Amino acid sequence: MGEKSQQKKKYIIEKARQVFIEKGYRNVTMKDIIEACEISRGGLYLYFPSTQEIFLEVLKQEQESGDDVFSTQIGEDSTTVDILELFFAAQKAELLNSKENLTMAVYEYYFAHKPEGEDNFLRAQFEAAVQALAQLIEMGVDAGELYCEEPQTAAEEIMYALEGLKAGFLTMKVSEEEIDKQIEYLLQGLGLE
Amino acid sequence: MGEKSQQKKKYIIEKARQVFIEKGYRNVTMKDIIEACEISRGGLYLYFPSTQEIFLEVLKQEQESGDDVFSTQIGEDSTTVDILELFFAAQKAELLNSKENLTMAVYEYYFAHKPEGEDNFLRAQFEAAVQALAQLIEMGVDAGELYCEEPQTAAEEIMYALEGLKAGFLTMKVSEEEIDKQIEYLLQGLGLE
Amino acid sequence: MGEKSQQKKKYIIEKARQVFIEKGYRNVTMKDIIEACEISRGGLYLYFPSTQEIFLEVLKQEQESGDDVFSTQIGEDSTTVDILELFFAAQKAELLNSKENLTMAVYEYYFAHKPEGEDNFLRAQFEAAVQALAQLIEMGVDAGELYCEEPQTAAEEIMYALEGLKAGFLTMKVSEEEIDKQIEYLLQGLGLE
Amino acid sequence: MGEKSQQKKKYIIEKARQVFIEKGYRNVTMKDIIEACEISRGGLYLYFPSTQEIFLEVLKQEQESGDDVFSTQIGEDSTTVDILELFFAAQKAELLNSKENLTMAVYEYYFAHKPEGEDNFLRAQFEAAVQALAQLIEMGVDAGELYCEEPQTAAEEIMYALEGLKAGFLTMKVSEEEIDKQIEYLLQGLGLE
DNA sequence: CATGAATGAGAGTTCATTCAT
DNA sequence: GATGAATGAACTCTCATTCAT
Repeated sequence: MGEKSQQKKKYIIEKARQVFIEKGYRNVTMKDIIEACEISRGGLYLYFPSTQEIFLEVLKQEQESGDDVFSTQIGEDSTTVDILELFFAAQKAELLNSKENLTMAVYEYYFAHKPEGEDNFLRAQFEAAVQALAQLIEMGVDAGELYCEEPQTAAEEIMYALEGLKAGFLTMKVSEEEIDKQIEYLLQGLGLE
Repeated sequence: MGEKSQQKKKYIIEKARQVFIEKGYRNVTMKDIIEACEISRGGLYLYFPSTQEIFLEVLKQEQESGDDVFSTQIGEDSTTVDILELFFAAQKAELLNSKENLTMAVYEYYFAHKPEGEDNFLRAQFEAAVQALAQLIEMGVDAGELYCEEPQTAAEEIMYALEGLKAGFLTMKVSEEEIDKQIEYLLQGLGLE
Repeated sequence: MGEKSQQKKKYIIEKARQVFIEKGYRNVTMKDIIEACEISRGGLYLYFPSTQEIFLEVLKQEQESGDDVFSTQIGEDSTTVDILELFFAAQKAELLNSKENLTMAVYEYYFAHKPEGEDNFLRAQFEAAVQALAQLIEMGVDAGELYCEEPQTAAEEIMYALEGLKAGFLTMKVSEEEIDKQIEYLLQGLGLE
Repeated sequence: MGEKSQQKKKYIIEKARQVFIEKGYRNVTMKDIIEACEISRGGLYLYFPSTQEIFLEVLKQEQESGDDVFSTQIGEDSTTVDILELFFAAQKAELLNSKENLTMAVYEYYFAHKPEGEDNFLRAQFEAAVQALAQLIEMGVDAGELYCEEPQTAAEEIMYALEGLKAGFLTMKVSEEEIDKQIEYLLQGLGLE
């Protein structure tokens, strides 16, 4: 596959991503993607054999271009707590924005195709977040800014709670206030605020 | 609609329930239910106009026959902590069993039909569990068996974490060990082992 | 078939008539009639095997209870022209009312089941009207009130024009003004006004 | 849609036309047209979404290819009366042929979808005929070949009578003799024969 | 007589997938 | 490579008609 081919593939993935955000996973047909790409029927099949393949590529690309929360916004003299608060703010933003991102589609995908263990997008995302959070907590503990006996497990627990909030937000209209309250509580659990 | 009709309706709901458990929500067609019930096409339409209606009835019936964790198994001299452990055991059981119950179908349902606020099955279930748990915690605090400053919020946080575990179990193969570890940690958070 | 049976049949025919007026012929299902009659499915089949049979009975009853324009409203000292005007007024009224009577259903019926010659409802209606009109014209000519060389053919021609107006009213929104103009013109053709 | 696509569309319309002539409007299913065209189910839907759309296209094409009675057959030295007779002959031919043309289907169409005023096929046809006839009559009057005080209204009346004959022919088996007699009479009304 | 549950044929519609050009 | 017409399987839904009760 040539250079040009690669570019077209990227183009399709980008357009398809929008479609998956709008319509979830199961709802999306090849036709939807064809129309979004303004490409021919056969043309799409030249690159991808099914919506599933496309979706997997979307996820892969998503993972590669993963926006690292901690790369840019952290100033020289930030305390661990500052960063922690940034982290939670980012989580909250993603959560509230979950109707305009791939969250629902990803869930739908893993419902439709039972998770296969290896290269599970959700798991990778989740574990990355857990690691980042655990590290942060440890740093905070070391700096005496917060209290936690088992940073790893605490980080996991927090992330599960956030995952639960996300699911709740999508399926039972959990309000922003509720989310704020819960995040507040999670922070308190770390000995903050 | 006569007595017999009601029975048939119940029969269909029961059979359909199995189908929804096996295939989720979106995947289920009228034909699937027809075959599960061994009735004719028109026969099913006599009772229900769509899979959505059937699913809602399944949920309604589910809610009515809601197995109350606390009614039967609690002995006379149980301590709050005993009951609490029963509660968590029940939650864990449901969680591990979520591939053989309606969990996934319910998620799919609320993805497909955005939650409408009123009579949201998931929310009702969730809130009932939160109330029960909050009450338990209060009792435990009063009895000096455990420690918690904000029982209500704590209960919510625990339920969100469990919801997150459930979602994780379905979508990223969270292991039973992981679940045990998390439940352990949640109990510790209440001052228990 | 007993007395009671006859009554029920009449009841069904009466209710079905309303349905045919509302929905035409082709559009009407057994279910529509069942609902209009508040009768059971099997109950209807006990009396009629198809919508066609019912419709034919409706027409038969229609013919029997044919409201004779000339029976009631004609005073002792009416001139032929008076009666003629009554006749045309009645025709116009029926025409304008053709959305609330069986006209369309009858057309639809004869489109669906090619006219079978004998006991053709439309033909019978039409010929009755022609005879009445021809007679009227003759009387008018004898009385010197109007002029016409071939009363029979003239009557036919007038009735065809009225039939054309009716069809036009139903299919191409011929306006009331247009109808008035045409009736006026037909009267003039007889040497009136 | 390319050139070839247009041709296929025309092909479908042509085949569908035959079907509508044979079976009327309401009776025709997508399957009928599919079979007539010897294409696949999906194939037809590629071009038309419903029988209604197809029928409208049939009508449109009918209108465009409208055989103009007066363009070809009129000799140099024809009198108005000659042309008028041609006109009536054409009307009679169409009338007698109405079982092999779209007449019945068109009626059925406008019964099913109440006439919407704009681009009403029947009305357009009717008015074109009225205009042509009115013009002819005027010319005949000017040439002293026939007598008529209100050519426009007369033309309308004649066309309504012909419409009535057409409806009668379709629904109550009006015979050819009867039609001849009526046309004769209409001509007499213009001072001819 | 009367009921209404049950049946299955058939109409409408959408989609993934193929294939000649 | 690229196109888009064509296919047919699969779904939804409605009705006339039958039949046990």
